[in-house]
Amino acid sequence: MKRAGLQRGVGVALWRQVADGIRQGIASGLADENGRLPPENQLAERFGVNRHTVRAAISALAHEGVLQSEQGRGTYVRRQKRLIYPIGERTRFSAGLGGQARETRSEMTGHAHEPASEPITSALGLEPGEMLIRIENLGKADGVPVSRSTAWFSAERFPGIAEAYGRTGSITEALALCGVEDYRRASTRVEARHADETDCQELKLAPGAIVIITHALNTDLDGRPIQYSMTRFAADRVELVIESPRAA
Amino acid sequence: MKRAGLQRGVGVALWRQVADGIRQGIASGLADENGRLPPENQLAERFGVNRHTVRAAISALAHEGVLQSEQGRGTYVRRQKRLIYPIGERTRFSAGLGGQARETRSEMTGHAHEPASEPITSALGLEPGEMLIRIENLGKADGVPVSRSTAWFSAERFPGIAEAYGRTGSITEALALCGVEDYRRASTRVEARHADETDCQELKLAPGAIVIITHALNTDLDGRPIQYSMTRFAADRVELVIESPRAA
DNA sequence: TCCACTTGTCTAGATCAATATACAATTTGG
DNA sequence: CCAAATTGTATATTGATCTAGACAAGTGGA
Repeated sequence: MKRAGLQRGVGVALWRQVADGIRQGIASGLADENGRLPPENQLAERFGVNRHTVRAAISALAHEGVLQSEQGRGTYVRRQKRLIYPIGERTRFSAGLGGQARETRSEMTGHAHEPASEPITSALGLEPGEMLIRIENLGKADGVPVSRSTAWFSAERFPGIAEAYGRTGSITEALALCGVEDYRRASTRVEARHADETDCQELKLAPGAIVIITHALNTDLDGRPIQYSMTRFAADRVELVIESPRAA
Repeated sequence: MKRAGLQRGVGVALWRQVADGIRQGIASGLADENGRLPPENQLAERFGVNRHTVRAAISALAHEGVLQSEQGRGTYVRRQKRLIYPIGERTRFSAGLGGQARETRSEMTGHAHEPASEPITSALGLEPGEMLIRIENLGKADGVPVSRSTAWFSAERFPGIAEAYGRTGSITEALALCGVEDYRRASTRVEARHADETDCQELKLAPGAIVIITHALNTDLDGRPIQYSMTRFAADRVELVIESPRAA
């Protein structure tokens, strides 16, 4: 199996394509049982590029913490397992990742009041111009950022939500303080694109990385919209799993 | 708003980052009401690059069919609306896209018998080594390829599935011929990565493009696994919508 | 018609990306 | 210790990418 599919002169450097290829390959048994990668010369031949190009790729992955090279010995995989983020009626950040990481945390990085505009207005069933509270936060697992989410609430219905969230560190608890006993995920839209500058900074991504974006609507148990949120996941650290609940 | 976030020397050419930036910008009102983009000089300043770099980006987008430049007049957006692909208990290709395109088609591009191996074995509840039938197909809307999917069935339970699918052009009908009245989507896993060579060819994507990948398990109404499938969607042509069905 | 604005083309130089070749440094096993 | 295998470093060459500046060519309005 030679010449994995690289493409030249298309704006993506070969070493980056090779890096992506190696990262994918690791998931499908490129490394041996000790986590050792094939030698640079073999990789070069397999990808159909020069050894130095492979070295550039490995160097980038080493910089990301995926690989570690040792002179005379070889190049080894450090770890590599994506978190699984379940999406269903009862999607919640910390609960969802529970067990997969020693510690999950969701920290508020900012909040603001702002008038409602289009995508959110109709989702939450508000009039254009009604005030919203926007909350930005960053989800981490074992200290590594995995998701960046923005949530909008009606300012009229949940005036103290930002403060409550800041104090409790949990949307669920903050909503409980605002009189919402429970809520459910009504719909989720999923898209994917390249990370923008803010994504790269906050999620500590390499440029060119991919983010999976979910747009979600949460309602209370009566079906009234409560929260609209947009979450950007680092695609190389997370995958989403959607469970269709059995008709209960 | 100057200097949108580009990053240099990271393996992704500036012109490609600018192209991605423009594509995103179009979705958030970069073009005016007539679909006209700001002039190249303004774009160059906004992105903090040379006008020639912007021109390379525009040229790439024009080649993709997103933009069209006219000397002396300006650069115009051709259109840009992603199909919405719903995911739920009753996910089916053609039904899901119904109404959004004049014509949707799903054509078989190949099929094979092969022994079961790990991801599929456990999903379908089979023993390693049992024979599977693998079916490859390509989903198109109005002639434009939007998805590429691979489906696996137990060869023992559905010996004639490939032939039935080839004749009917529909998984649902092919399963009906094999005695499965109805089926439901039990779970869906979503990830995203850069398109590989085959993706680029079959889905007619530019290299560096993104594919959203779903891994799905369909079961019959008794909950017995029927089909495991992996589908690659062109992320710039499709977005997924997940509906949590109300407990029925 | 004239002028401002916009896209298209050309040239030249600087930096980055990729190849080719050679050799040094380190580890491992015989 | 020696030899093979492997990663690390150096140098040179070629092509792609990015910048800079100037001007041509088409459009549309005053």
